[in-house]
Amino acid sequence: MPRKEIIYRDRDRYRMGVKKLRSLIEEQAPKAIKNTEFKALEGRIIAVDTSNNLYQFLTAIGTENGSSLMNSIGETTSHLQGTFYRTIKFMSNGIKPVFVFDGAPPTLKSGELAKRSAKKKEAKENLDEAKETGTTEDVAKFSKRTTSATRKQNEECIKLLTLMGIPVVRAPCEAEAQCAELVKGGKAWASGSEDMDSLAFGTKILLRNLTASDQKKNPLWEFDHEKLLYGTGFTHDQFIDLCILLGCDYCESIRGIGPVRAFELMQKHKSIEEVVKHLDPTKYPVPVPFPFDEAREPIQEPTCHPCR
DNA sequence: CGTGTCC
DNA sequence: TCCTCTGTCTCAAGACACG
DNA sequence: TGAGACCGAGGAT
Repeated sequence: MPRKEIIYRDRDRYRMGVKKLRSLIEEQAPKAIKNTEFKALEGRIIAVDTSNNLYQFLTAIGTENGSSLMNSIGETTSHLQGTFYRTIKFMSNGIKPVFVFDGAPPTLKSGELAKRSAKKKEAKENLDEAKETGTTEDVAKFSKRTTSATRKQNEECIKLLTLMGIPVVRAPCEAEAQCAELVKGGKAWASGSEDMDSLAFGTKILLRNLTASDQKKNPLWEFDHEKLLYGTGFTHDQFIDLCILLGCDYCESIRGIGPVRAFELMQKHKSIEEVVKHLDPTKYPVPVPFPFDEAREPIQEPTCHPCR
């Protein structure tokens, strides 16, 4: 029991803010969100963030028995199947996709990397155990957690898209940042991503659940950056500060400050500097170190190919 | 719409 | 007492055609 | 990996 506590303590401390952001926007700037549909996107150029897509294909397509679809010599083809049909779906709806592939991940803290490899290891152990003693469902479930797209599979998808005449962009770093840059540079109308960080990167429009097959279960949402700022009264830089307070990759957040307090504090004080000045350090001590200023830079000016 | 199939 | 935040668990993750 | 549900601990009122 105590062993488990140690293992789980402080895990997922970073990158928690994104999920809070969705409900925060819904509450504070409801006009920035609207339910839309595929048909409404006809003629639009959309920068599609492909990170996670291959993972979804690999884990969702043909996995009744825990393995993927394969060609005659045993190579996995699920990622190609998924990429192909999704692209067809865009095209037949008159949508012009630009697929943006992830480059190297941004520099993470060593602690973060250690956590990830620990997770991977844990998943592997679970899988091995399931193979020994578990049901086939267990094996399928745990094998999904150990699955990840290989370099080769990424390249295969890029080749497929190129042959289909679909533009592909290789982001030097994070795909969402590159998508936002394409939109800001006028090359695309919207970002298609599941990641709310896209708004912090300044995309004008963010589309979520672009992959939805079932409109009822997974409605397609459109987030409008300008309306978001108008509704909340924030400048873009203030919005970025809010995102940092909610939790980001580059800097720890303040314990006890969640969505509600972070929003109120930013409304009142307009910057993290001022927020910190007005916090009672005995009740809400800031993390040491608390490099929030350094955390702004990779959000305001992320590494990506410039479009302007 | 649920269900099975895609390799 | 109420509100807010944290921690933990759990689950599901595509697209199509056919009936 | 992300999102919803549920819980207990504290500060807020």
